[in-house]
Amino acid sequence: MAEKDLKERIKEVAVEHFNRNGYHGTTIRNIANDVGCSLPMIYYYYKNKKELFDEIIKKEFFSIIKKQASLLKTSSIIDFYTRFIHDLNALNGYDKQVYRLGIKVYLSFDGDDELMNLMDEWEKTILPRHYRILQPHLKNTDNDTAVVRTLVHLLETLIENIVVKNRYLPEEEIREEIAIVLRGVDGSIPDPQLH
Amino acid sequence: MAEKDLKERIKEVAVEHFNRNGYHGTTIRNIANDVGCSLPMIYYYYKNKKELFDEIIKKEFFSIIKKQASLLKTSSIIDFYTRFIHDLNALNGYDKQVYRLGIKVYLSFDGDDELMNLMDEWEKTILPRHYRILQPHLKNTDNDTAVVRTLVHLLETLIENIVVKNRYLPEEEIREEIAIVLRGVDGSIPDPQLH
DNA sequence: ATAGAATACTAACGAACGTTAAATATAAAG
DNA sequence: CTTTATATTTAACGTTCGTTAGTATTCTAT
Repeated sequence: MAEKDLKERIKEVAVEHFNRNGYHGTTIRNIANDVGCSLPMIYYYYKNKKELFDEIIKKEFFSIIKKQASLLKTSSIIDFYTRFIHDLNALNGYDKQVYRLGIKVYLSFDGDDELMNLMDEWEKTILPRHYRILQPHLKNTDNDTAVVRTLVHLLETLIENIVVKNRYLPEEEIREEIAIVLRGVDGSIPDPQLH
Repeated sequence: MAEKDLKERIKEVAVEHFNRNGYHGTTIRNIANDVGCSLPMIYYYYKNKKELFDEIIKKEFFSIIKKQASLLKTSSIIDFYTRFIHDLNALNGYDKQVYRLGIKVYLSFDGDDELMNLMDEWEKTILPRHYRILQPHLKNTDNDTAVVRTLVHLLETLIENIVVKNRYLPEEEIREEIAIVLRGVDGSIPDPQLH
């Protein structure tokens, strides 16, 4: 056995390669090279290339977004969402790359139909979940659903900036944008820093 | 010469393949097969695989987004942005796929460093351009730049939904979301279709 | 009609791919 | 000190890749 767990190290290097070169651009030989082991060792731990890719998405990616979804709620709803996004900045390199790879599959830029369907099912749960979070604060006007939809859309871009483009987003900028969308929503301090 | 222009047909098929399988997953043989020509014909018109990919991004993609950026302005600023996004729905299949491929490169999911740098430069022009468009309507409050930034972020997600995920976004939904972000901005007819 | 250019194809090259068989080293158990 | 199971390697397999040399066909203009 090597210094650390070889199976884990393979997966870590694989994530980098799948991210940088895509599924087809990634070769088992390159992974083995970067890990520092021989080529067949990868087949010793994983049945084939696809199983290695699938394990990253099915196990690692979904465990990250579930962990993120079960975060503590803070006082104000804007604080909650600001933190929800800002915490992504602090994700370690491996988790961030897994997240990035998941988004790649989510946008059907990689992976296969099976993984895409998994993503579609997960996507259907997004809007209802945030609607449930926001419902106590909504004012029952006729554009409530539009506000939730806009917020989710904004969150998507913010996540992409941090995770995909690997940028650091300052907490203040995140808060500003969320506050703009949630302006007028209860608990967000009505018309926040304007008056 | 074939029925249509063979060089163009190759490019059209190539866009589909690059989109579906990524750069490395796309093979010259598969393209030639789908075009219905022999393999070396692709090398007759394009120096190699990379030049084919580059031409799609450098010529086709940027011509699409420049055409889109030079669209007519309509009366209200919300109408303008609503139309800006909604028109993407009507993009023909080829243009939409080129756009999609461009976003893939923009998110550094495909392409190489050279194309990425091209995208970075283009990205730097986005915020100033929209700030210039919105400036006459902004109220000079201290969160003007945040509003512009939020709008651009929202636009990105909307574009992705239409172009990448290939969904149809109804004009009404687009307008609602843009109006939420631009609420309070001059020329947006304050609290638009709500009262 | 025919020469020359443009367009197209057949066949093959070397390299790299995913994957596996077989052999070897290492560690644990008796 | 064997025996056995686990961990790791060398070497090779068949396939497919990007690319090109060489040759045939079709078009164009004289």
